[in-house]
Amino acid sequence: MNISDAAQDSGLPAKTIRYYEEIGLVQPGRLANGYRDYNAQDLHKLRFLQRSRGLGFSIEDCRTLLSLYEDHNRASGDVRQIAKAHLDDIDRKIAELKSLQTTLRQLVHQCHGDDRPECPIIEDLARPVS
Amino acid sequence: MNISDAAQDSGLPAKTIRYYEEIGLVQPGRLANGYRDYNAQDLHKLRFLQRSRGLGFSIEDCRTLLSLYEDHNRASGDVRQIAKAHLDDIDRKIAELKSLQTTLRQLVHQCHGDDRPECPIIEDLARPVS
DNA sequence: CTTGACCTTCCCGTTACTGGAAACTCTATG
DNA sequence: CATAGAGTTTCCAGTAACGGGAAGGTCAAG
Repeated sequence: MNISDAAQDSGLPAKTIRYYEEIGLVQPGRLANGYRDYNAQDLHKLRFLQRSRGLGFSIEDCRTLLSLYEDHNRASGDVRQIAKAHLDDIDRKIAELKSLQTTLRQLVHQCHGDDRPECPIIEDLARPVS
Repeated sequence: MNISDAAQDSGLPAKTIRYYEEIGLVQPGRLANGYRDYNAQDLHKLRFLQRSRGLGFSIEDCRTLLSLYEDHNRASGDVRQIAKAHLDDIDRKIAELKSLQTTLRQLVHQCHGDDRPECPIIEDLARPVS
């Protein structure tokens, strides 16, 4: 199966699939003409990567998850640990963003947003460092 | 005032301050020896940038905000529009992260996380593309 | 045989810095 | 006055995860 079909099947752009090969995630065979040739296992991996990346795992996490996926003697604890760390990371990011959201909402709310120069937003940004 | 004092005053690393100069955000004068020399206006701008970046505005947004900050004939509507767009962006990011959070929480919850290979997380990642 | 749709590699650009090297300047101390 | 250490300068490379685009080879249809 060539790269555009693999892209179709996995939901990943061909560019991304080539990149994954470059960094050693999925290395398909080659046909005589030099074209990449994806077999069933390659396609499984690509789908796995599409899903893992879609859940926000880093490429390095994906690399580890992929090796655990292929290791039938894996310990589920290893998988869980990675997922838990990622979840904690997401929790932290949400908390940060919510904090920004609260501040920005207030500022946007306070600003008239008209033709006049008076602006609570600018005033906040320009406030002395606390 | 030299760069390390400006860093101290603004809360920005000296490296970052040099970078801001390189991209044309804050361009201080120079002393005879070539050292950067920050005046009061430069310091105001650096503090403004530290605060804007802290609220998650992009560098390009910061550039625009900085010019509005210095434009005493600005329309507060212009400022508000930038802040509102950024807020909308944050809202979207929070929604995305919350969705991931929900999925990951379930998966982490379902996984025993022991020495056995059975793992709902891996199974989910390996599921056929819907 | 040509055209158009593939495929290949290669290199640059993205965001907002951070780390580090080599070299210069300043200040304090002996 | 010499020197050591701290601070400064510029420049270059690397980060994460691709995306865009160029130059050129390949394949199938008409």
